[in-house]
Amino acid sequence: VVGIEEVARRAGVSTATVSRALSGRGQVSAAARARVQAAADSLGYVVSAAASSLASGRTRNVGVLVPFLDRWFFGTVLSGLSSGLMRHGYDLTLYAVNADAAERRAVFETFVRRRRVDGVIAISLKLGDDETERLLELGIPVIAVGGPNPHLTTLTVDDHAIGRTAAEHLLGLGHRRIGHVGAAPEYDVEFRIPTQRRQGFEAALTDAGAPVAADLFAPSDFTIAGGAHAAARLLALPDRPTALFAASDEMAIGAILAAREAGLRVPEDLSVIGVDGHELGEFFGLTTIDQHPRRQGERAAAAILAASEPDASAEPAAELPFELVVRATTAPPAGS
Amino acid sequence: VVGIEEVARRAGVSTATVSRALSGRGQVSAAARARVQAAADSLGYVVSAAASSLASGRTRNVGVLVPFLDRWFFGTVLSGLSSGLMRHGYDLTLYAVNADAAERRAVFETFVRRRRVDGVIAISLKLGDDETERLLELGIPVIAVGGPNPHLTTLTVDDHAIGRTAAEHLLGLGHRRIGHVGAAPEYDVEFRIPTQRRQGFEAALTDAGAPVAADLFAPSDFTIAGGAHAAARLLALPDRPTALFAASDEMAIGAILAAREAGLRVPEDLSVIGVDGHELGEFFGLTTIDQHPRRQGERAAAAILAASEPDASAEPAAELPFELVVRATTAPPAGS
DNA sequence: CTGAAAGCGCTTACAG
DNA sequence: CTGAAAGCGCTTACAG
Repeated sequence: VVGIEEVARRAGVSTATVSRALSGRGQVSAAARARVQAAADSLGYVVSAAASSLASGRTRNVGVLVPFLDRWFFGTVLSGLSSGLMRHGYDLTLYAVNADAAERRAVFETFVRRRRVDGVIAISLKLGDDETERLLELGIPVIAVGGPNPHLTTLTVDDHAIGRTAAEHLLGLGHRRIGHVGAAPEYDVEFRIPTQRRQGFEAALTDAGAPVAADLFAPSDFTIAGGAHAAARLLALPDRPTALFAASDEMAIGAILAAREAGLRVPEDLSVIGVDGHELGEFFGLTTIDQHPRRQGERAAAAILAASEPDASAEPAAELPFELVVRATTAPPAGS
Repeated sequence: VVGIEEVARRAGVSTATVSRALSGRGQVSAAARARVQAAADSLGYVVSAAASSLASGRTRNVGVLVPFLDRWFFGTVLSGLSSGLMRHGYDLTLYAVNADAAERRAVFETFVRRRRVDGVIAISLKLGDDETERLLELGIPVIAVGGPNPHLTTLTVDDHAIGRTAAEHLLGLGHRRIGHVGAAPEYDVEFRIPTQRRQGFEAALTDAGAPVAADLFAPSDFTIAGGAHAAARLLALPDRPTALFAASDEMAIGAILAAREAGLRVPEDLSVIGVDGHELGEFFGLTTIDQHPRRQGERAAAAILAASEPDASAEPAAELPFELVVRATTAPPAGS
């Protein structure tokens, strides 16, 4: 492999000048810069990450913590993150923070502390105080995406407003008896997000004088199968709801399938609205609140880069956009 | 942050001994080892990745190349990979190789050449000869998962056998007119996999004297929506097939939905079999050929670690297991 | 089994 | 704008 020495020799300059020319830091004459670039290109020289990091203290790498790798939402955020980082020449080192306590500890006590990264992005993770503390001790920028975290810079959608928007859409269509498929408390460990969506949803119902009954809430995991089971329970109610708000699109799709299974037509007999902007939503004609997950990843990348560069200027806006997308699964209730 | 110097001082040994004790390389007395460990623990010392890499040439990091981050299959392989690597103290640096030619070039010409990783795993990527060459030049182990690659060590299922197994299952039930939802040529850029599945499938049909008609093949992308559209086309045929083999579970699920849409019962009017072992398969009662994607990731992790360690002994078996899982979407055809 | 010291391949004050 | 040289924080022959 070719080193900086060789590039310097070929370009007829010192290694210091090569370093400056290639990194863009410090003054280099246009002529020298051109010769260095040409030499580097022809030799296929790429700066060694380890040597550069050790000497400069910058790694050009960011650590990303995710709770799940096999769910569409996280994969989509991750792909936005990856492309946002790559565009700026940054690498992405991935840490799956799973339920296993020992492995989880290892991530915070060891993996993340190897000084391999210039910044950390935690996606939809509910961090313990000690974990937050470990991250902050790193002395590098830390950004949490999704879910409020009082101790960290946070990039998040207003989940309360999402819940409210969903409720208001259904109320506006004339629905009064509206069920909710949300997270079971056990599944809320990773997020506080579903709880907020539920609260926003219920606040809107209350404001409108619509019922917020315990039996209209069906807890579930965040999968299609879970959503289907939860929805089936609500649809079996003697006085079944005319509309359902699911806290994710996958659960909403499950609800649609459950409705079909129960012989109900969507939206004639049952309206369904979800949250996320899942790619499958279009196929099902699902009305949803799109939170643009890919863009969330891109925004997170931009935010961590801004925080990492010394010339960090504009504090990135902390609020992420969402958008009601009305398709074919919501309509006025049958009687109206 | 605490460095090796401080640990050495506290343990009353040289930094050389600290390094040896912590890394497990070289001889260290039990007593010294214990003192070093205690000192390191109490100080919360973690070896600097950059310094260690630069000095030793080992990074304890592996690079993973994936074509998609937002698809279940890749996310699942990735999670197996992540846990397999983490268990051995390795980091995982992720490179999304997307369709954009310039970005793709950058991955092979720059990102992967920073000497940040000890090995590379390429998942279901159809690599150009030049790309393969770039990877090989790195002088580190490279493993391809999925899809045969004559130039690389490959970990792969026998996709031809998968196609044959699917066909034989349907033939065994008495089906003769069997449709196939597979990859459109355009979508085969990333894989050669679907083509092999199709060939195995067709070979079995031919062996059994069943028809292999061009109009029984519906090309598609690998999504539920795509599978549904492709299946709908086959089901609209005047002489429609009694069974469908989809090259992925997501397409198979799409086919099930399309059948319902067309007023056909599964499996009474149409049998459907997929490939993957997708988590949604259980919900739909889908008969499938499970290729254990999570285990593929774990196997790939084990293989790259084995190849990286100098004491690499057992060459890992190159063939990945698959398994026919019969559930409720396949049955004998109506007439039989 | 242990330590002193060279060296890994860069970056960056410092002096010019 | 440029170069000589120190230094980043480890690891590993080498000598004992």
